[in-house]
Amino acid sequence: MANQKKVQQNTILDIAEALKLSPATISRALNDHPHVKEKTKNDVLKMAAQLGYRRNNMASGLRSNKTHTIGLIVPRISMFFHAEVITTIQNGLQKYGYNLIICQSNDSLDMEKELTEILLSSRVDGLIAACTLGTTDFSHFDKFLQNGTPVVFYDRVPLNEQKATIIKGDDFRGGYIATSHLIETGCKKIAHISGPLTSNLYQDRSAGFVKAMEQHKLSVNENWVFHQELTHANAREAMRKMFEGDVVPNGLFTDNDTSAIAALEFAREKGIDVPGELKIIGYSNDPRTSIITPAITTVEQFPDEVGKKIVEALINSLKNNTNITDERTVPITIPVQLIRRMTT
Amino acid sequence: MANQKKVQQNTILDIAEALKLSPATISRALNDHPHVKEKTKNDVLKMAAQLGYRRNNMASGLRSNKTHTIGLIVPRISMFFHAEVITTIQNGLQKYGYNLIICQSNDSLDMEKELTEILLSSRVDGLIAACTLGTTDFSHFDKFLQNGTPVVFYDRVPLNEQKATIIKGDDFRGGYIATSHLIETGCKKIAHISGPLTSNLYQDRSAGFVKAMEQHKLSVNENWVFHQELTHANAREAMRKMFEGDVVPNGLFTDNDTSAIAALEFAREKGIDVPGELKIIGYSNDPRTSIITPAITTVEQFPDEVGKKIVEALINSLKNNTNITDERTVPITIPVQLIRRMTT
DNA sequence: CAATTATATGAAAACGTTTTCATAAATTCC
DNA sequence: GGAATTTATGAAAACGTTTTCATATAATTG
Repeated sequence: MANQKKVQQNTILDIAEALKLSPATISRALNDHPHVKEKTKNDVLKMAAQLGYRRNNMASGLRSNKTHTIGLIVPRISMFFHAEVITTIQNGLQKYGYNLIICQSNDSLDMEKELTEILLSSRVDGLIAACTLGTTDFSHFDKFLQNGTPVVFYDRVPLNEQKATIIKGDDFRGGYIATSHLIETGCKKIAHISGPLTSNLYQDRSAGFVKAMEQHKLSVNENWVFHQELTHANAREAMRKMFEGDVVPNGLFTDNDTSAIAALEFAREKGIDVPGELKIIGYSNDPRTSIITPAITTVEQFPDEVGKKIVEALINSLKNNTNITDERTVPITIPVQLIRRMTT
Repeated sequence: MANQKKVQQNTILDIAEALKLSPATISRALNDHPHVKEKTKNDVLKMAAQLGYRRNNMASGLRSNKTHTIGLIVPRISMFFHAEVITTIQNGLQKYGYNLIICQSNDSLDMEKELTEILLSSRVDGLIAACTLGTTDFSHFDKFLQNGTPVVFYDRVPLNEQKATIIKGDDFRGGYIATSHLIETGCKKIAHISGPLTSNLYQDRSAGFVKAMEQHKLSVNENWVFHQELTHANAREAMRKMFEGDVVPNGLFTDNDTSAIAALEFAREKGIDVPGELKIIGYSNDPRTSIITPAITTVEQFPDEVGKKIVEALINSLKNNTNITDERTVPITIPVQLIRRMTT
């Protein structure tokens, strides 16, 4: 038979007993309360270490109404951009003593809703969310704001409304500089593989695309504009459609790097010379873009900066409790940058 | 001035009052306790929904000593293998009603130790850990086992000891098949860029390498064996050293894909023909290996399988509480598979 | 129909902290 | 040197559940 004796965790009462003090004093000492003698604090800290005491966060959280935990909802952690952002967020929050519960919506709205419920039950002190592409109604986040829990949206954010903090890349500019770059390198017949217009991301990038085209007096060929889930397969299919026609594009802007890679592979197979016959530019500066041959020109989003801003904004809201105000918050925009490589 | 009125969360008492029932009954109804009338359950559920009730996990956890939360410690979530494993774990655990707190050690032992403290304070119901490369002493995990919290190690695992569940790839076989493959495709002068021998991973892969060499009566050139952190820069440096000599290797086995990519890029720059003059095989089947030209032969570790086994083992331990036994647990080994591409 | 058992509910304690309120001891002030 | 203030501590309530124990009602049994 196994020895099932479980070691009980020591509590504040054990320390109190050992030192002949009251639990109240122990609690204060551990929290560095000013009304505790230095000597007492030292005694308590020493005894706590000796007994291997560790605070029970549940008891503490229940009483003080603070969990020191932040919830994070993200479509998928394996997406390069998100992985980077998360890493920055986590390292940042840790410095302030906050834990992070990372949840993946798998880009499903239902899952996203369920996750808000779970995080609400966990009584997180704050929430960070990059929404699903299909999230147009953001009301499932209202509950957080209603009870004073700060919310920070990033990447895929609510379009107008909301009292939450909004941090986004400069997608309009991203679309604009990408398209302008294609034009400046000589393309006149430009295609755009974009994501669903339900998301602000692709609305903005598309607007940037159109703006650049207009500015250079180029017309947009609607048969060369795609709004679809940005998968490898979808991008291939789009390429197939475009290149079975008589007139084919000589420039392509894709709203993510996976699509750019798929397009490049398609071109390679069909013997279309890149960048000679077709120039390609992607979005996100995924590590794969610099490794593929030819390396793909893309738009850098600075996930690190995004992560830092998120932490900064959140810590601020947590401290000042300034989240709930009547003023509409102005979105914080992170600049983007063109990374020129071999496909343009 | 902002309207600071915060909406209070409704509690079980609010439901009780609304239905003229006792809190005890409400609790039982919500937890689907058998001794509650169907009608009562329905009433309670309906009222709970109407009041927007959500359980306070802290109160619940404090009383019942269950957090429904699992801790996960991982070197870095942005590593492809880990990102995949985590995704599988998270989706798996969610089905059983468990949350996941994901923590990154950044491959720092101190951080890893700190994280165990944090997760201990959070009173997680279970722990999953992929350790740091430098973790040779695993005693900071003892505290979990001592109080009956199941622990599952994967990838980088303790070598002998421990009452925890251990899930690992078949690294010996991985090293063996990779090396054998190089030999079978004609290499006789084979180099090995490996990780620090403090980790079981690289011990095993190295042993597999040596075994294959011995079996084919090939001698290992110690100048071509590296044990170092598996970074891009280190791999380049190793390549430089090897290829400044008169005799150069014609086969290279690297213990991760980043090193294989670095080696391939080095070869490209120096005009070394791959696979003609040098054959390369990596490890992990990182997406980049299939995208680079020539695509790199590598060893698939099936992160999905690993994730599934982890969930399975953990849920089992949680249910049966069979974690603490006197028998030493036998490590669960996940098979590996050679993915042949263009570099061999 | 009384006795037993099953079913459904309530009262109250418990979980381990934090925090309010009260109070004792030490210090400062006039 | 007594009053006022500051400093340090303790008692007890509170946080929102779950769970034990007790009990009332309904169903079943002989």
